Amino acid sequence: MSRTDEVVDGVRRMITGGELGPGDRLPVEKDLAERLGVSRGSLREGVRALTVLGVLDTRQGDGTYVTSLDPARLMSSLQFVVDLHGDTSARPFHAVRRVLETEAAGLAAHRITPEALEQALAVLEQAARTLAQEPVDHAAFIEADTAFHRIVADQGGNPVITALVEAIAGRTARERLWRGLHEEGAEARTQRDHEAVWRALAAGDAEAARVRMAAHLLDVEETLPGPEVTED
Amino acid sequence: MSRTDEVVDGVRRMITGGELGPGDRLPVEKDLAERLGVSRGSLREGVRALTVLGVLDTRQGDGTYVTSLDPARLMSSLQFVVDLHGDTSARPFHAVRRVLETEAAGLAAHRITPEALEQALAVLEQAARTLAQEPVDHAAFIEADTAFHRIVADQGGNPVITALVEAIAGRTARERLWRGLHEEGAEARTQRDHEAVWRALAAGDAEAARVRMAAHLLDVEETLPGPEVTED
DNA sequence: CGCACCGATTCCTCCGATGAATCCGCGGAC
DNA sequence: GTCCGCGGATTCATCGGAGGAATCGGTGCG
Repeated sequence: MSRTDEVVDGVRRMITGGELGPGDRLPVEKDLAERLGVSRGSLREGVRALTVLGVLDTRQGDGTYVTSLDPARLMSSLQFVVDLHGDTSARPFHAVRRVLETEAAGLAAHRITPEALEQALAVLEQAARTLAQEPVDHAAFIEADTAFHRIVADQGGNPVITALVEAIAGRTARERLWRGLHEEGAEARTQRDHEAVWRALAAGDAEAARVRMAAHLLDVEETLPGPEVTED
Repeated sequence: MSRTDEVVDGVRRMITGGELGPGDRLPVEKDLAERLGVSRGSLREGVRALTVLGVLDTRQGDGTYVTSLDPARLMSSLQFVVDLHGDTSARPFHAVRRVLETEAAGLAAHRITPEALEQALAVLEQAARTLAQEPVDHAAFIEADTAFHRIVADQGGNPVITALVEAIAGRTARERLWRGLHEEGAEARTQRDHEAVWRALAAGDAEAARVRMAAHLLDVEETLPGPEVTED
């Protein structure tokens, strides 16, 4: 076990043991290094690793703090590794996205707030205006697409689902998706799919929301490269 | 942007740009540090961060290499942050596990190999023998429970699902789960649920496999603390 | 041909020093 | 009394160098 691993494990124990909680401040580098029996260099490597993982947050001139440990923050590192994958593994990732967003849509049907519903409608109207213009501002449509899905995922009420979807269907993955999607009418169909999801959410129909979201994401999935995942 | 972040971003570019691929060896610390314009200390912090993320692998006396970049390896860091969460957020995590494993069970019904089917049966028989003994070896049953779920998740054929389930329902989470599950007959019911899943898989009935797995994991979920997630 | 040895290579760890950012108390202006 | 600016103290950020540990590959012996 390397010195750095000992640092990571030591901090983990301090957190799980209750000595450190979200927002708490760690001892200064010199003291913590001495306590863990490592040099400052090794300590910094371990702290930096935990920073990348979203567990710690260092501020120059201030100190090192434990983050909120929210799923959203802890999953943010996942986005980095997901973006590292090439187009070849886009399909299994998107399948996960589909399953999670479908569940979120079903959950959202029962608990979406009027504000979120109105906000989602505004996004859809904005997207419709974008499509009505010529030439179509593809970047703006992607932005609206992302915003709509984010609202639905978030209204599912499960922060882990929200964070995972954000990581898997983040900016890079989303751009890669639309880049290979130049078939005629794809954006118009996406718009219709979104509107169908919205109506299901507005009606509080969880089953319809699930089906609409699943169908929409399956449509998208079929445009991805890789072997077809035969369902039934 | 800190020097370390520049290192992480630099290596990321080298990978996404095709200069580095899985298994490739990185330049030695001195050269890479000079190329990226940072000191060896900062370089090491960045490399270490990428190591814990499962992107790089350093071997003393040998060199630093890019890993296979398999989803399984890249998601392994997720297990660390999941284990960091207390019992309070176990429910949203388990809901994700339920959704993913349900999907995996449905997929597995159509593509599970005879060998995996037989192996799963052996696990179930072993678990049955464990339950027949008195006193019951709880650790052994947990082991069999983990093995069964792992086989099903793996046979779903989606490596991302497999890796995510492994991270979310890993060793620590699993132990935490069973620790709070002392109600009478819980293990016997789990065994019956598993057998029902197995029969669905053996029959190639995807819908039955989905329902059985979902019901089983919902049963487990209801024993968790936290607000109930009302479904419909 | 097989095996032990040994030097070269590479990462690992430590140490000390300087720079940069932040915080906090102090004093002055109004 | 309140607000503002300033300077010292604190803390993290970065750098450079040195020695140790592990691995690899060539060499020579049996």
